[in-house]
Amino acid sequence: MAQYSVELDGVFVALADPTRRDVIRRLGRGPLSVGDLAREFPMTLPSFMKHVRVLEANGLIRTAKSGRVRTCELVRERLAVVDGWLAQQRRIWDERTDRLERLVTDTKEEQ
Amino acid sequence: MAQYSVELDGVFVALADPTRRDVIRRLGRGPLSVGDLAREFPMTLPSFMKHVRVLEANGLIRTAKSGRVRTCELVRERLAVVDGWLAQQRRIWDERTDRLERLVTDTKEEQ
DNA sequence: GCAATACTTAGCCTTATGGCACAGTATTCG
DNA sequence: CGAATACTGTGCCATAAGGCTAAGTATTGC
Repeated sequence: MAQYSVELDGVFVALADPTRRDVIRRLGRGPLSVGDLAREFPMTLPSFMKHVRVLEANGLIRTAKSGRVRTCELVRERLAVVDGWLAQQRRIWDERTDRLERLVTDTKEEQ
Repeated sequence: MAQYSVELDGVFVALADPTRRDVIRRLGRGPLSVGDLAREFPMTLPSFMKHVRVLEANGLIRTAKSGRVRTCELVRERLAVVDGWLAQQRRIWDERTDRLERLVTDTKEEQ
């Protein structure tokens, strides 16, 4: 059954929203406060905060509050989860290709 | 504003569901009929078909009906969309690292 | 200290998602 | 041809997602 992974699922769900992907992109250039980030999106602060929380809950960003300002920072390593999934998928493909090649070889030998 | 991409969005949304990721995994080993695929998941056929349609609508699989059987096949290249996004993200990080290094160098020279 | 700033909390609303049952259609098998 | 098979279509339902307003709290600047 579905080799379910909460980690994998959380990360993909977080990345499935364009606002959240964009936050990740912006944070790629360096940390920013919630306010500075929010200013660039066409939605209210409370709505935006939900996205921030989703990103943090799934380990894609880290935030810290200093005074009244909360600063967001990217957790780069976290995207490795996606890399890992892609790599696994490609391993499966390669195995299949190997099997197919063996089949072709064996079939040729039989002729 | 949010450099929105329907392609990117569709692919990530499709990958955000564990059932659909699992379908991709299974199809990695080779094409399968809807029935054969569905049998492995704890849900009814109509429910399962929705996932198949989402995957097809977003270009991750291709399906074809022959007789009464619909066969599903993976579109491997489609995952390149994810690779592309990851690569872009890393380009941004690298640029930042470069800027930081320049900053450090310049600061040292000033001393 | 009082106003402005920067979030936070709470509650509401609409739409999308993922699942279901049930009925229908098209093929295939005996 | 009639039954079994393999989807397909419809409509319903519950929950989750993403947005809003309004009000609250904690800091900071004048």
